[in-house]
Formats: sequence, C-alpha cells, structure tokens
Amino acid sequence: MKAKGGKPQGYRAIREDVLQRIRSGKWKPGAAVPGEIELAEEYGVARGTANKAMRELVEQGYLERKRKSGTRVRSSPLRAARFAIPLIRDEIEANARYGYKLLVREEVAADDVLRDRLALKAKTRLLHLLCLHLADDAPYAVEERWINLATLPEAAGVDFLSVGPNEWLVQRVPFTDVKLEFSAELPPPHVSVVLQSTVAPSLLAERTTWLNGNSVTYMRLTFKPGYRLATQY
Amino acid sequence: MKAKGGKPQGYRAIREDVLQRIRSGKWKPGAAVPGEIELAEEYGVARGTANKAMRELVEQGYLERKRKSGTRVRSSPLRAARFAIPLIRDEIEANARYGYKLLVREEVAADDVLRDRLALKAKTRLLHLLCLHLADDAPYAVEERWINLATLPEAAGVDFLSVGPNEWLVQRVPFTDVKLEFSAELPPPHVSVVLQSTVAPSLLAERTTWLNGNSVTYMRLTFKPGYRLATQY
DNA sequence: AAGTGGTCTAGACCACGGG
DNA sequence: CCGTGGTCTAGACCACTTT
Repeated sequence: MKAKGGKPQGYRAIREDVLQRIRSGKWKPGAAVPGEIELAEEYGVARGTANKAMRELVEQGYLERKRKSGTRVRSSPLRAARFAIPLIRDEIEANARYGYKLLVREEVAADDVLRDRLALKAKTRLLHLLCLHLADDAPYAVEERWINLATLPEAAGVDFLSVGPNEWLVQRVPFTDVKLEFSAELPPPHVSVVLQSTVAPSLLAERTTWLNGNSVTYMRLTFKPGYRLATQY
Repeated sequence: MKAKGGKPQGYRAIREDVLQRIRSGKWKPGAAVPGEIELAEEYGVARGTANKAMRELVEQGYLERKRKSGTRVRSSPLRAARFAIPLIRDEIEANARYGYKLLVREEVAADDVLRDRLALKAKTRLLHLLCLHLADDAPYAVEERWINLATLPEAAGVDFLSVGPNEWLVQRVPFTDVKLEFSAELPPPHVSVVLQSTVAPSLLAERTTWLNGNSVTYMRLTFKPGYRLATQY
C-alpha cells in the first residue's frame, strides 16, 4: 500500500479542489465556475496550470466550457464508463489457467448477413474460425470469427492452432474504427454444445473492425452463462 | 455538414501524423518513437506542443511513455471502449416518444442480498421503486431501484410519480464511485410481466453508486429482449 | 466589441528510472 | 549519473461566442 496521504501538488491540487466543491454540492449542476484567470490568481499559478486542471475535469465529464460564456458544472454529468477490453487471455489469466482450442478453420464465401455487416462484395472470401477459450479447463467463452481475406490476405497462411485470432490480429493489424455491441442471447446449438451449457442466456459481445473504410474482421464472443462484465469508475 | 478537408493545425497535426505512422505499420507495436525534443524540432514547434500531441496518444491507448527510456508504440493496444451512459430518457427520445410509469413505491428493510451489496447495517431502511420506461408506449426497460435512506433521507419525501429516480438522483446527488455490471438473464416473473415479454433472455445492467464510502443506491435495469448496447470508437 | 477559453512559445526545474 | 518525460511560467495571439 502506498501512502497517498500527501495532498496533490500543482495542477492536481486545483483539479481535486474543484472536484471536491462539485461533489460536495457547493457548486451545483448548471452553476458557473470561476474562469481560468481567476482560478490561477486564487492558487497563485500560471494560467496554463489552471487550464490543465479544468481541461481534465471537462474530459472526465464534470464540466462544460464555452468561449466567452465560461465554465459550468454539467447539469447531468455525462458519465462515460471506460471498459477495459483485455485480451480474453489476460482476463482469464488474472484468476485461472488459460486454455485455447481451435475447433473450426475454413474458408467460406460471405452469406447475406456477413456481406451486410462487413460491407462486402458478392464473392468475397472469408476465413471462418470457431475457437474455445478455457479457464482451468472449463469452457469460458466461444469465439466465432470471420476475417476478410480481401483486406487481410496474409491471414490465409496462418493456422491459428496455438495463437488465437484475437492475439494475432491485435499484434499485427492496425484498425481505425471499431463497433462493439452487447446483447443477451440464447446461444445457438453449435455454441451451447461447445460451452457445455444447458439452455441458458449468455452475454454476447460482437465486434466489427475497420481499417480506413475496409472491413477487417467480425467477431461474436459468447460468454458462458452467468458471466458478468464489470467496470468501476 | 462541416467541411473538414483542411489538415489539422498545430499539435493536432503532429498527433494525426504520428497516429498515421502507427496505423500504417510504419511504426510497429513495441517500436521506439522519437522523443519530444526531436519531434518538436522536426515540426518546428515548442516542446510543449509536441508533448501535448504525445500525451493525447497515450491517453487514447496508442503509446506508452517512460522517463529515460522514452516513448514506444503499445504492443497490444489497450483498447478501452468508452460507453456513454445516457439517461434512459435521452436514449429513448433519440428515436421515439418517451413514457414513464411508477409501478411500486415502498419503504422496506434491507434483505441479506441488499445488505451485502450496499454494505448496510442490519436495520437500514430502503426506498424500493419499480418503474417502467416506455418507447412509443411499448415497454423498453424495467428499472428496479433501492435508495439508501440512511445516506439520502430526503428521498423519502419524493413521490417519483412524474420524475424517474434516475433523473432525480443524477441532478441532485453527487457520487464518488460507481460499479457497473452487465450480464444476460432470464428475467424473473415480476419483471417479464411488466415487459410484456415471453420467456426470453434480457440484458441486465446493474449499477451501484457510492458517496465517500456510503452507499447511495442500487439499480437493476432489465432491457426488453433483443436490446443491443452499442458503442463505436 | 469584448470576454473567455484554446493554443503556442521559449525557457526552466524537477522526478523517475535505466546504466 | 544523466536522458527523458512531467510540469510550470509569463506572456502572447487567436477563435469562438455572446452582447
């Protein structure tokens, strides 16, 4: 345990001070907050220092700033939760022994659903993978993945037997846009069989990745029933 | 539509330039990146300007920086998805007419589950609410909420008939910590009845809110079957 | 027109951490 | 030790927005 008893110094001191006044209700939602110049004088620092403090509070969703009209406490705090999206491997290894199995590897032509989701032309070839992630030898999540071979031809030469597609992609392939969706589903039979689960709702995470307007990959990650995705902020 | 054709100026130019070099693979994961001084000279700007550009890239998860050893491209980009968590009302009003109904309002004693989750003493009184959020008169989500009256006695005097607890709380009550969890559940009967749904998996969002170590409220939000929580980054 | 935040500069000192 | 990033300063000009 680090002793963090000492009060923050510099711009952090200002940031925490202002935050304290917001949390305590001293500065209420919608209320105006002193400007940078005034704050800088109050704390005896340069304007740039006060600026940095206020900018961080804007970024954290506590303040709104507009030129000329000044700074205000956000009326309904735009709380943005930041989910860390670790490699599944890392998530499992935090508490258990990680295992990985490749179940299916095949080249396929895109069907209508995939063509739509990945914005593909008619005959585009995809690499389809079905993988199982295990924690202490028990099924943890099933990964269904399609990789666009038009964008990523080099994927055709990888066997994915020992390294999962997630890890392979993240290390080698840059991307510019990601769409992430969560929903609750009853897994289809070919997934629930692999999860060794009876009929029970599963959390489904879907991720579609793009590179400069070209689709790279689409992934469906079905977690075992009872899985909880948690964050704290 | 704004025409954003013009290339970014100042520190943004540096940020986008460096990002481009990462995304194009010119600078690979794990590789060292020029230091601030070098970058500043390259672009003919002050060191502080280069610093600002690099800091933003760290924050976005693209770079790692350490004193003395310098700046590197993150080997596996720490992709953090930022979920905006709007008031349900705003989420619905983006596409439909919002409706709200209070179904249950009662003071209760905390049971074991709630005592554990909210870290309560034995006899703490809670305000229990059951609410329905509607989109164009169709059930959209069911909100079950418990408010800690020890922390928030003033909530006992609010009827919550026209203003939902979510909106009331967010406007008036500051908080310091939030725990947010997502899972897939088969809703219990008293929830599925209200959702007018047959037996189908629902996405469940649970949020526990704290103020300086004291629990404020616990909420279970059950979305209608088929709901998708989406984010883009 | 004028006020407020956004950005930049040139220079400085400090803190961390690898050698 | 000493190089690199972290922070700060005092001053400046600019951009946006309201008056």
